[in-house]
Amino acid sequence: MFQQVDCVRHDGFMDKQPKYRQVADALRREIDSGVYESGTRLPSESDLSARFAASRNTVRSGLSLLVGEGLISSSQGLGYEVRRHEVFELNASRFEDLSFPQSGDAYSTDVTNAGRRPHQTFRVEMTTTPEYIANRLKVAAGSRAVLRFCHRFVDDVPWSTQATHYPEWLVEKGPRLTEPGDIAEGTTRYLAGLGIEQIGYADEIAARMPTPEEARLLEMGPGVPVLIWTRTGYSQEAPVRCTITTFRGDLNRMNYEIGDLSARSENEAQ
Amino acid sequence: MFQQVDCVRHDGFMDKQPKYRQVADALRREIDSGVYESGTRLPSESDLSARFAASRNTVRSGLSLLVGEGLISSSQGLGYEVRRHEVFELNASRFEDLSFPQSGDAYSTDVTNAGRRPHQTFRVEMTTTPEYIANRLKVAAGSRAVLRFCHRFVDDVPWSTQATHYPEWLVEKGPRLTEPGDIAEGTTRYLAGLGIEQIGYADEIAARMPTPEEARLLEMGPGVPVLIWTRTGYSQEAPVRCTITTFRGDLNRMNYEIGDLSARSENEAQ
DNA sequence: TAGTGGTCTAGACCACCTC
DNA sequence: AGGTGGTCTAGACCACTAC
Repeated sequence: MFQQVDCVRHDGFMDKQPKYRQVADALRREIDSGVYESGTRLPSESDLSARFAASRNTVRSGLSLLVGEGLISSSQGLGYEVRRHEVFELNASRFEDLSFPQSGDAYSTDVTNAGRRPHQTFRVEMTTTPEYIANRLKVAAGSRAVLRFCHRFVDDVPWSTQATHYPEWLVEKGPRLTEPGDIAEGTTRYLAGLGIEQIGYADEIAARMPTPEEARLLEMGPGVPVLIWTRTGYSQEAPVRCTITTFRGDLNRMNYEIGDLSARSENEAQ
Repeated sequence: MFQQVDCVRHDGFMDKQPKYRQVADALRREIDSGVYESGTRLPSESDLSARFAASRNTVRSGLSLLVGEGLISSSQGLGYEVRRHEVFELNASRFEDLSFPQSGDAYSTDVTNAGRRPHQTFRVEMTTTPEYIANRLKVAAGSRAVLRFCHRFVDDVPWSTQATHYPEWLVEKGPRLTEPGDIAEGTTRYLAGLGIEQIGYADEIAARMPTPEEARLLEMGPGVPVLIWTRTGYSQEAPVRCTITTFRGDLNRMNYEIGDLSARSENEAQ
């Protein structure tokens, strides 16, 4: 049953929490302790309103806190549901390994190996380079570039978007970069066949809340951040591409392996 | 001036946006286009209420959307302010380079080099290993471990928390791991001196909304995610430590360098 | 003291889902 | 039809900041 629990500050004074926080704290505790399990429904707003002796609006404030924490989600007509957490791991340090042959691209391979069904849509554009990209490709901001855009799904759930920019000078050497639609052997492999091999990557990883556009493309509700992964690929002479991948933060984790990990595989841990 | 702008869906139908979304969209557009710059104040709720012909509560709903996106923040008695964005970059692929001598630890060095003032508090505990850590250290869940916890600040702004677990068998070889307070030469260097050298790392990076406890420690307002960086360090024989670092997502970016990046430094880009 | 955001209420109506 | 959440209002009082 609900208890009116105030917080004791470290200086010993009682700190009265507002009612909507008490509601959120109580429900969060119950979710954490398994009273409401993943995927199950919470009581309705009016039930909670009665239980906490608060107006419906106050209960809604509390619930919206939990939504903002990514703990629960709501749908009209259905109610509030405890979010499930299922993550897909992506090994970024061997993502573009060309040493073993693969039919499709690295993404499809990874997803299929995990027993999931990949799906993607492609778009190719000629654009002018925004400053963020231009700095990384070492070209003038506003110069022309090819943008290959990819929207990826796993089991029909939107998973990530990927935008790769190639500088104009590279497109002259590899004209197929402007082809709409997928390049069967993968663009990295195609470029390698032309003598342009990527021998180094600079990766940058950041997290933030999605823009409305990102939330729309990835069908993300509130309380879920995005992981932004920027990879700049270098040949011996110059940067040759810059890829910005936007992941749903609740569904993805990135892994890097550095150095000698021979001690890892001896005894397979979960 | 405010215009009533509804959205045109791709199927051609008009989609009436609720009023609080119109408020959020209008303000977001104005922030993006520079009408309100970083660090400046927005008009008050009652001003906006008049401008949009909406009740104060409706305006608040719109503003709370923008707060949830991390675009603005509010403080009682002051008003709403457009968030500043200033990121600290952390190079994770050379974070623990032991090849050049350093007086303090890698963190202090990095921060000082950036012209900022580092500060940290330490705590050492004997704990039982939670499952997540135990899997990575290849020890039984619930077995004993040393936890070295570190709370880090930059210019007195809470920056990150770091919790490193060492398995019990390692502590017997390196008893100073249980010393409260910092180990001057760094724990990695101390262990290397005992013949336990970390020759490989497995890194995992995830993003999510902070728990209330994390939000408290890092003084994060709503709309800011955390970056969770889990690094497991391996010696030739076995995993020797597991470090979980929790960063404020709005202040940090992680970088990895992979392979040959000699083409990068030729012409320094910003 | 005046102005700001923070909390809370009671009630209205709408949109969506299930039966 | 009945229950769920989504939107919106009008007004009250409180807590904090500035002057």
